[in-house]
Amino acid sequence: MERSVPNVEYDPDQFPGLIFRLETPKVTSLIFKSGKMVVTGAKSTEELIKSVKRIIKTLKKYGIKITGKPKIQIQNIVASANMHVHVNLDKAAFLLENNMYEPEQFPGLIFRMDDPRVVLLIFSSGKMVITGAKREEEVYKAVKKIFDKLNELDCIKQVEEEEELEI
Amino acid sequence: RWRKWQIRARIQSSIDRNLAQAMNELERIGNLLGLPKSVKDEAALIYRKAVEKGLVRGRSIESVVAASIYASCRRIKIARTLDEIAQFTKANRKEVARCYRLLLRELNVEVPVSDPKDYVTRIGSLLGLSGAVMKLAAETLEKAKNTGLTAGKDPAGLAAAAIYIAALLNDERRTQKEIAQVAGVTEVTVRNRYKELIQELKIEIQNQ
DNA sequence: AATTTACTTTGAAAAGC
DNA sequence: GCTTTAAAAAGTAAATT
Repeated sequence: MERSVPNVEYDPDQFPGLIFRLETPKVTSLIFKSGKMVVTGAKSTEELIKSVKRIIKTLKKYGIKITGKPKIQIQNIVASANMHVHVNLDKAAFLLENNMYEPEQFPGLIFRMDDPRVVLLIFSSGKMVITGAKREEEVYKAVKKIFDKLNELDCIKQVEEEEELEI
Repeated sequence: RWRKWQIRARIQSSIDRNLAQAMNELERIGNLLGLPKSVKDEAALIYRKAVEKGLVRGRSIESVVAASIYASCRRIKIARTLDEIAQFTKANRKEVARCYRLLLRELNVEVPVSDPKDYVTRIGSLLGLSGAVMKLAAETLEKAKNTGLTAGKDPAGLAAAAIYIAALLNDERRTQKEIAQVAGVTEVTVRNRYKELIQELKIEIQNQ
């Protein structure tokens, strides 16, 4: 397959998966000999499904035999959000329970939320990264929850609104 | 009965052997860093907890010792960067940082958020600056903290900039290069923090 | 001194060492 | 544990211009 399909990287000594990139939608897939694959970079579920179909179509075009329909599972959603406030990270680090804040190593406060089970990287600018979610609604729930929590712990300065964006 | 005792004895002896080796390492690194006995003792306590919890398995003794020293410095507020500590081990900063995070998560080691003021004492004394300069730098940092200027920034860089300003105002000028070097940051970082501090705190610096 | 590129952190899966 | 992939956040660093 590494010889029949163009734009492919394959070095089994380095990694057992074959790397195949799609230009549109812009995603990257790791394809394994077991028939399983990992697709990263999709901005939405729709884009992901479209990508999987296009990858399969492309592989078929180059003579790779594929039977049956693919089973797609979302394993991790990475999102960024902006609360449009300033966060007192020192205070938050002191008051929140499962957190780690080490500004000499990373500027964000790392907060592990139990429900939904996600990890948030919170920055003083009010922007953040939410990762580890399997469903989109978990992301929204987590953002709402952390915003309310920071608010009640009085770790927030100059409040405005709350919005979001997904990768 | 006999077998159980034997197993326990074996485990105890392996812990003992590990501890003996670790204490040598701790002493070696601690002395190279010029750390007081209190820090080394605290680090030894942390390391002992780690061994007893089996956290050293699959990791080098040296890395965990280094991580214990870092945690101890943080608890006792003796400013040392991870790089300073890691330079005396075969492991890199990333590996020591990983062990440090493990200690925080798995042991009940509480470490306060690092305070830039702790770096003022170290940088100031390394440069032979007066107590007045260090006091002024600490005050500047306190104001910066209250303004929310320090969040997310490297405390060493903040302290370096505060020292630079305080030394200027006290006629004990040191170059940004000198300060950056002992602080373990680049001149660019010192300059960026410096600009931010004088602008946001409206500090007047007369030329020269 | 400004730009560009690159690394730090987080999460999860894949197959194999 | 490690290897590889992607993307965001903000800080720091190093190499160019």
